[in-house]
Amino acid sequence: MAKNDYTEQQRQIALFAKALGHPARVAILHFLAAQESCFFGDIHEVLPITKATVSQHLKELKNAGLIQGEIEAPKVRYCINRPNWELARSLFAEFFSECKTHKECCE
Amino acid sequence: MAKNDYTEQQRQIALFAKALGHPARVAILHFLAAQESCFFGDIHEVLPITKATVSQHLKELKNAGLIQGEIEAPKVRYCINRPNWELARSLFAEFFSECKTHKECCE
DNA sequence: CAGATTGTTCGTATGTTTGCGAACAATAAA
DNA sequence: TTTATTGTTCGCAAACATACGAACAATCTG
Repeated sequence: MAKNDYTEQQRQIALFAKALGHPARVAILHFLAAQESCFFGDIHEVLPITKATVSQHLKELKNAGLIQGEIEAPKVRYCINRPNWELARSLFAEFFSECKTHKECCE
Repeated sequence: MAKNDYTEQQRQIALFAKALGHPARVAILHFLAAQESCFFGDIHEVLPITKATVSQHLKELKNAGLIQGEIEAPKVRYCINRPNWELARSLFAEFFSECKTHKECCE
């Protein structure tokens, strides 16, 4: 057991991944990425959960930096946070890119 | 609030993402992907947690289908599950590929 | 101002995750 | 057979996640 901690990159990947770790949040991001932007109500409409829970999931995605929202009274407009979306994409792409594991290993 | 459930793809992404949602598991996968294969002890050595916890994380990664292990007495050899690794890579790549959100949105 | 609309926050209940030490199992070596 | 090595499993505690209804806040409309 080493004393080494995790790298910043590993932490960041884990953070993004955690945000993606629930189907509702995957669905929200998928829905948002398909549009220029949309309101809370539109998101709520396509999900099988109550508005309180939707709001909570949106909060988590916001905390993870993957989305952002702004009040457009009396509604709230949400959209993808592009810079972090790009960051996440590249981190995951890089993470999955290299795999030296033998094809014959562990059969 | 719709009655629609989540799609299989959304569930699968969430499953993989959940497995990646902890820095220790990210570190394990990163370590494994960099080698042809390795033993439990080698993994344990680079992590700041006890063997019991390492074993638990490996179990989760195995359940998610991202790794596999085989006994090579008295050790246990672990390695990446290539087919699912590829699946995860393509799912994440596809997921992050499209984002129609305006750059000017929500500023 | 009163009421409707739109989301967020609060309180609560239930279940899951993370982590540890201790006990256990299986094999290898003396 | 005894002892050492290597991991897994068990039992527990603390923390976190998920979901809901109810209460709340902020804005618009009549």
